[in-house]
Amino acid sequence: MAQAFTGVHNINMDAKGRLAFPARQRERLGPDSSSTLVATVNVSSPCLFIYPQSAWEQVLEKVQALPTMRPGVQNFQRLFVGYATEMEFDGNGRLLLPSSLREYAGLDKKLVLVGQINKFELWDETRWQDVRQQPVEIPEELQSIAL
Amino acid sequence: MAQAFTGVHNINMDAKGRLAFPARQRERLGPDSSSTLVATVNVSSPCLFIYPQSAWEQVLEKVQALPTMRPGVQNFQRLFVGYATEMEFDGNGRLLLPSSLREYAGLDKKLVLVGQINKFELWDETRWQDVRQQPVEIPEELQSIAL
DNA sequence: GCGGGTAGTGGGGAATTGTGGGTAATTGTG
DNA sequence: CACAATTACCCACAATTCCCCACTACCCGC
Repeated sequence: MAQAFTGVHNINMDAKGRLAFPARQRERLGPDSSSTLVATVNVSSPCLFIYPQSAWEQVLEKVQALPTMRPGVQNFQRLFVGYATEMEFDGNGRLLLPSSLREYAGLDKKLVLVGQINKFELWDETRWQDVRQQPVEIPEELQSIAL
Repeated sequence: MAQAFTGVHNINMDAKGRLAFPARQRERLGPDSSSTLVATVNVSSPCLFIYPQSAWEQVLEKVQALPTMRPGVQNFQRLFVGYATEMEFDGNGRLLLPSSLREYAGLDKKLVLVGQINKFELWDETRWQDVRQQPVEIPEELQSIAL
């Protein structure tokens, strides 16, 4: 893994659906500024995932390996793979989000970009606030590791 | 595999049953713009499959290899193979869908084209919304992998 | 505090893409 | 064989996208 993505950033989307990726995070994607990203939906939360191309390919392999005919799997693949869209930065370091993805995540003007190790999550600010204020229940898996 | 098809696109079908395939997706089908596609029905969902010719041939081989006398198999083959129709783009990059397929999938004016790796799914917009809004239950297999 | 540089924002306009018919060709039917 | 209906092809207009440039805001060093 190249470098883990972390950090929470407030960013704005303009009227054309373009969003300025924070410069610092852009550098982490690779010294070459012209890297390709893949955005798709998080099927279990109203937000988007944004992967660097290479990370996406790894995830896609895992997803393809799932038993397609199992109930639930097909639905998941349909959304997760279906919404996946390649994106590149424009000359000003901005990404153009497809309208279908904007709609899915209810993205308005004010967004929040959250680093998540191998990917980013992108939230509409209001929904992010909702999630942030909900109490975190500690799952069992967490109780067995030291932080 | 040449390139995985992904992305969700809203497209319109005109009064003549022609639908404008998004230019970007058309390019992925092959640099040669005059490629042949095969459309057929998805027997387990009210939508159509659209394959590039080469992918269709691979699928057809597998379908032919099925044990025809097994209950259900014949029914499946009858629909899946029976509805399959070759299509080509007109000069403007549009496809003309046979009315039998339009009818099967309940296609009206507003459609949704969904990339699914080796093929596309084509939905009527209202039915797509239904599917999308159903809660995705995360199958067991998925709970054990990291995305 | 001033200046230089980088980052973020906004918008204009060219090029591409999508849409709607009109007309010719072809097919099917009586 | 003639006619009607459908299909295929073509052209022109409308809409959208993309690319580029210019401006503002902010940060940093001097």
